[in-house]
Amino acid sequence: MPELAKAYEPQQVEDRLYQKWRESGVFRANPKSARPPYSIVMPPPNITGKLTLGHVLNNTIQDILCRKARMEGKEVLWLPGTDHAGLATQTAVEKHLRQTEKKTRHDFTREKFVARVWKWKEEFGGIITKQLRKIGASCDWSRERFTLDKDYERAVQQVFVRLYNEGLIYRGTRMVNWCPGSLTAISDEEVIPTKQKGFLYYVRYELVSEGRDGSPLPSHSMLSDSGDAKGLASLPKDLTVATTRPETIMADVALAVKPGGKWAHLIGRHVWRPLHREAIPIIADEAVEEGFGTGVLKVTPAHDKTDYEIGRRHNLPVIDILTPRAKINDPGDHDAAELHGMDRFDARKRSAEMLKERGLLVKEEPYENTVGFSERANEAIEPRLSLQWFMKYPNIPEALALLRDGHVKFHPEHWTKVYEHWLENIQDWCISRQVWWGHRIPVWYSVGSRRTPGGGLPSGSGGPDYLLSGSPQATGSDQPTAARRAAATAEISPELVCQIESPGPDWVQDEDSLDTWFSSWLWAYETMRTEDGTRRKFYPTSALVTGPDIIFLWVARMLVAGLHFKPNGEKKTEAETLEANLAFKDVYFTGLIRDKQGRKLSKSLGNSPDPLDLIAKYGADGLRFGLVRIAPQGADIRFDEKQIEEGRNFCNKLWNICRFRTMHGPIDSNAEPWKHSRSIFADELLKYLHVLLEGERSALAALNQFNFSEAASQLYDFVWNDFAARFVEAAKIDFNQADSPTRAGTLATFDYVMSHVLRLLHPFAPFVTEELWCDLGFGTETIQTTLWPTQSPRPKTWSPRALWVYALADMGRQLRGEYKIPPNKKVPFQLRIKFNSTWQSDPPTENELEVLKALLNASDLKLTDLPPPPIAERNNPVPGRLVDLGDDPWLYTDFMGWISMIAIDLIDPAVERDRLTKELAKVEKDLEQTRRKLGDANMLAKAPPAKIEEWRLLEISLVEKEKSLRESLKKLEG
RNA sequence: GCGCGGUUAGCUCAGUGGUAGAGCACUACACUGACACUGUAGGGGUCACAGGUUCAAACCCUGUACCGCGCACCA
Repeated sequence: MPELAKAYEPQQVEDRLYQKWRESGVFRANPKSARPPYSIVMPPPNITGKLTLGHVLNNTIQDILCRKARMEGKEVLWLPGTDHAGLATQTAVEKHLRQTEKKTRHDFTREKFVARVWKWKEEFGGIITKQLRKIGASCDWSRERFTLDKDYERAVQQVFVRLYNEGLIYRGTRMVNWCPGSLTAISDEEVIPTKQKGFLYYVRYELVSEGRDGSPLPSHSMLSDSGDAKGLASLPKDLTVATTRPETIMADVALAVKPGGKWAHLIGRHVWRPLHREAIPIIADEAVEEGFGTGVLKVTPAHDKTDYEIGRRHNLPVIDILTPRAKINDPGDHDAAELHGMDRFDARKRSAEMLKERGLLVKEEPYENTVGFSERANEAIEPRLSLQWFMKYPNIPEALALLRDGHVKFHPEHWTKVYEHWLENIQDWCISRQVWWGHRIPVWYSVGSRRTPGGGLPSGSGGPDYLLSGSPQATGSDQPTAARRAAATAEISPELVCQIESPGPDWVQDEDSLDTWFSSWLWAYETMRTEDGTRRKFYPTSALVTGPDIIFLWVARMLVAGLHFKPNGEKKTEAETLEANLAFKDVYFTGLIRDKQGRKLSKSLGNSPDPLDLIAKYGADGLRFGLVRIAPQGADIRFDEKQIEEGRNFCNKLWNICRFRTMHGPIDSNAEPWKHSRSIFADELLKYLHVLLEGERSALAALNQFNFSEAASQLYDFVWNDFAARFVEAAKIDFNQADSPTRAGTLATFDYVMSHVLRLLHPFAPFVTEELWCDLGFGTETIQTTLWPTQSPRPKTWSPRALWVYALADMGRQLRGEYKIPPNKKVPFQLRIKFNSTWQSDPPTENELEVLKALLNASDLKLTDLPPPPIAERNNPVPGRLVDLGDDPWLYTDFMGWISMIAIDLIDPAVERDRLTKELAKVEKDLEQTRRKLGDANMLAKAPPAKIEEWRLLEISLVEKEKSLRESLKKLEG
């Protein structure tokens, strides 16, 4: 047997073992296998990504599931891959090009740029998958996929065509979330609501004096306004509107008030728009809430979603005054012309100033509201009217039923509500992106009818030149307002066909690409090939492990995709079809990892430790185990490096237990402790192993219920306390005595339990367990092909005597502590056997006494005469109870009768008195509390009898303890 | 505004009706033959707050506060 190093050194082990595993092919899934399938698709990290702690946690959990399944005899497919991450990657590559070549993507043609991204991908894109190997991820790398693989791309386009033909995908001009930074639309789910401090501006809109015919006077007559207002004195001269966005005033087309509200009498009249002065009507709309601001809402259909709806309801024009880059676009000769060309935020300040100058700003007050931000560019989103592609979600009722009927389970369960809420309020999905890197939309326009940039279309997808120009939109350049309105509301329906291949030379493909998630939502099955039977074998997948932040973006959509596209086809019955096409059966949501202060880990904060550094420092197993042990189910994790250190320490503990074992002869890999006579300590450990594996609250049950931290904690406690601290210490007696009758049993127990522990820990800490498994000689190849332990019998002869010994040792050590006797000083102990105990009739064995002696570090351990029967026995108010009670409760309540220090000369009487007094005070307090309870007639009448018995017995033992303490004190004084 | 989590020792978290638990950190002691990535012992908590139910509440109910996360058209 090889001599084990003094400490576990992960660096010596990890790469070698990972190499070994890959070469052995254990990670490879065989679709032809007869074993039951188990499959997980890895949430594909972005190719731009670097490994974060979040990835480590996520993939460790997947690895735990996969390794366990492998040991359970299943055919496991863990399918890895990466995501092309459209905009994110495009942004990253552009940044790279800017830094290295001082170029933007517009210095290239689209084709050239995309080629550069591919090149970049070859160079830097695989980093994260290499890093995953460092943590021991047991994926089938031979099946690694990429969301832009040729066949995957084709599948995505097929899906688009299919949905288009089903009428579920359509093109239209809608309000979308526009990112002025990256110049593309994004979906509702990608908008991050962010609290913003700003101002609420109260702006005065003057009422237009009505002419005789009820029509507003022309705007240039403003100077004579007040004169015409005579006779209308009862009416206000103006309406005040509260707004956070004064820069959009020029796009106002109406004011809205609540129907039947306090301003109802003004409905139908007009006001002067205070910037770019024009008369606009006052309308009534239910969307207005009188409680907010002044109860008057300015209606700006081009720049607000609600306003757009109001505008539609009232047939109002749309005036768009922002360029794609969110600069003011309102050229021409008018009173706010100076704002033209300004950035929206500068324009906000300036427009407020202009209003102030004109006496139209009533007040401004600080205000905090929520503004949507884009994830990638970190820019405030502009609601923008734009021609885009949308998808109507199919199978929503069925998707809702999946969770309700238990076909799919979320862990923790409470995420179900979030899922349901989203599905119940779902809106069409904006799937087109004005991004070059990604899946092209399989739609072709005949050359004559393609969307033309200058055509007056308020679209963001007009093509690169248009987007970049930053010049005012054609919609309004030099034209009068009426023309702007007409242009903005126009819909164009160009001649188009939806198919993958080009219909011919006169056709051009749609410029847009698809939302990255439109490819990800097929990940659960499109990654699996059909030709070799992979999909038939491994789809539906068994589990999905991901963060709750993408529950809509990804999880829900994959379920919908499974329902709609039925990748495994129709089966005989509807129920079977459903089962065969679920994307996954269990979803485990990991928590978010935060730093000590509770902040999210992020690059910009610099609070994100590099997992590779942690691996170098603590080993992959230490990192994995440390992280999993503290990751409570579904809750966020506060990361502290200390916890990883604990993981490392634990691995070292395990290592040293094995190292200790190797010092006492060869391992028996098929050890059967049942065949040998065993010490009570061996049986004690076997009992705990049994408990660890069976029952509702066992580690195994926890693991099966996705409660990884609980399972890890239980294993940790078992190894450290039950195995190392107790059993190993006790085993030393046997190991050091070649002729001990229980020696063989102890060795067998050691080997048997160790083989279980290594297997149980292997999913959590694969490297150290594999290394030990092979070094110790449990197996030659890999621990992953061994059997997963599911049970271990409870020893038939088990008795609590081992517990007593351990408890006695604890007590003796306490005495040492209390008397301030150094742990290395050997002192004589005296053990007194309690009257009526098992040990009286069945005295401790040689081995038991030796163990106790060792644990106490006693120079001598003597059994002494029995003390007189305890007081409780004489005045027992519940006759007969004491005997039923068994023995061990006495152990805990009255240890002074059991063990005492014999070397009186070591004891300082002052210390002793102090100790006894303190103890007495505590006992008296407990006694008082117990007696109060027992004196409560209500309690006696209503509490369950068993509980009352418990209190009574507690009282008896406390009385006895009190008496004994008093006697000791008296003796000390006398 | 609505919904979902959370609030227990300095820290990270267990604990779901019967006198508060673990690990870490801290303090003291010990480099004893597996392990100092160790061992032994110790100090440390009105279980966020207020009501209610109950013989009995950290636990069940109601409300409040604070933290986190979703959702929502509050300009």
